[in-house]
Amino acid sequence: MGVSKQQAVENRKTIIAASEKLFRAHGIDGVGLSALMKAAGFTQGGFYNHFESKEALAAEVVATAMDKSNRDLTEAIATPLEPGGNRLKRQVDFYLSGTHCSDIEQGCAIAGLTADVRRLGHEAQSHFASGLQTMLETLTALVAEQRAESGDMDEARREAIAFYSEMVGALILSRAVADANPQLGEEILNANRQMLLDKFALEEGRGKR
Amino acid sequence: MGVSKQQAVENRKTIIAASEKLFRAHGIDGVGLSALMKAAGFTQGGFYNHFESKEALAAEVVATAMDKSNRDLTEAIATPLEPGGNRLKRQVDFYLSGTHCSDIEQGCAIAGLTADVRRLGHEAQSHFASGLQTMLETLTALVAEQRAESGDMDEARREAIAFYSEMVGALILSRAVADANPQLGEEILNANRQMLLDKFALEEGRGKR
DNA sequence: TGTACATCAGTGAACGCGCGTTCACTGATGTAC
DNA sequence: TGTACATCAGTGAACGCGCGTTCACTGATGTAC
Repeated sequence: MGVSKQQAVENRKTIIAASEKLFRAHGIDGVGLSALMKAAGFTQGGFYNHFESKEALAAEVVATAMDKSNRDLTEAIATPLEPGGNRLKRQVDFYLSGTHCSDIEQGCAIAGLTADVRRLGHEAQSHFASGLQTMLETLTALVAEQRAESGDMDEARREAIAFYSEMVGALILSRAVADANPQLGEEILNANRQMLLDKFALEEGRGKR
Repeated sequence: MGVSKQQAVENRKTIIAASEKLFRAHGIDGVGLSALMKAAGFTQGGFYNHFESKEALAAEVVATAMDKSNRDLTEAIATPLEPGGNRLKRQVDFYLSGTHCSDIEQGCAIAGLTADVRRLGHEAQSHFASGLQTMLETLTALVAEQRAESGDMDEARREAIAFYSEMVGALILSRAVADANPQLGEEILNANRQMLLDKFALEEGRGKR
């Protein structure tokens, strides 16, 4: 006790980071403040020095997670391609990988939080919505780059929305089924991967059609 | 008190039906037994005459909801088309409608429950997985019918999986954003609808491409 | 068919428990002079 | 620069509350004879 202002700001970030993982794994109703604070390395009582309520924390967690997701995507896009590579393909391969599917705590914040966001307060919902907008804008640019020949941006945006919806749906369905029927879980990832790569004319080595 | 066996079976169904609606709307952790029983028209204490635990109820709710979803789909497919209609288009138009999006309590059980299923017990997960399998089989047949010329069933299944993933993802994203940014919510539904109809060569009146 | 008894769905109160939140207290950090 | 005091992040115990679950009780239904 007795902690510098700088340290307090750090601690606050630690609480948010720990909460994000636990919220994703167990849902927001599925984990109590005492567990959140303990995971961050503190005792329960200190919570209200940092946040007004659990709901306020949830809103901040959503905001932080969306920002990070968007930063990660931008960074991934900026990372140089290996020879013969393609940014869109790289993104699909990552997103629909078994690794990403099983790593709920770390992976895509949007897929990890979407279903819960509906039940959160207005602030959390609005952070989510604007984070999703940003993500769709980035993806629209990526799709437009791929579809270089036809310069229709409205069409690129529609394609980006469909692209992202499919990936999120695939990830969520695959995760829902991963324990009870892992084979089906993998099939969902693979089928979507192949369909998306086909759609954007990014044949896999053993591709078809 | 004092109730015929037949009536007891009815009452049990009533509890399951009421629970499904509340679970979808508020999540399974978001609603207590007292609220569930009250919604079904009973008092809290009677719960354990019908179910071993809340988790057991959840498993039954999932099973019932999946069965109903599958019956609804089969029935929808069997319903005669209006002249010039198309089964796949009719399904897309329904699934990605604003009505379906806002009606979480009644609409597609899979989209309404997927995210929560991950956190339920093994029994619920396995009911979900086998329900999803059935749905994918039905959809595969529907896609194969549409793709009459090319008889590749593996490809039809992959298309069905991608088709369904996209619809579920679109619905979930749209719902997550519906309150904070209704315009974005509608855009997500519309973009996916148009992309799917294009993909299956089911031009809308004002279609493009 | 009528009577006596067992069953068991439903009631409503109670259980311990963990939840979100509040509080009095501590003591290093930060500030005023 | 040194001293006196205010601040406030962190502690740990406590609060009321609603949760999932248990229980004793009721009385119409169902069964045995």
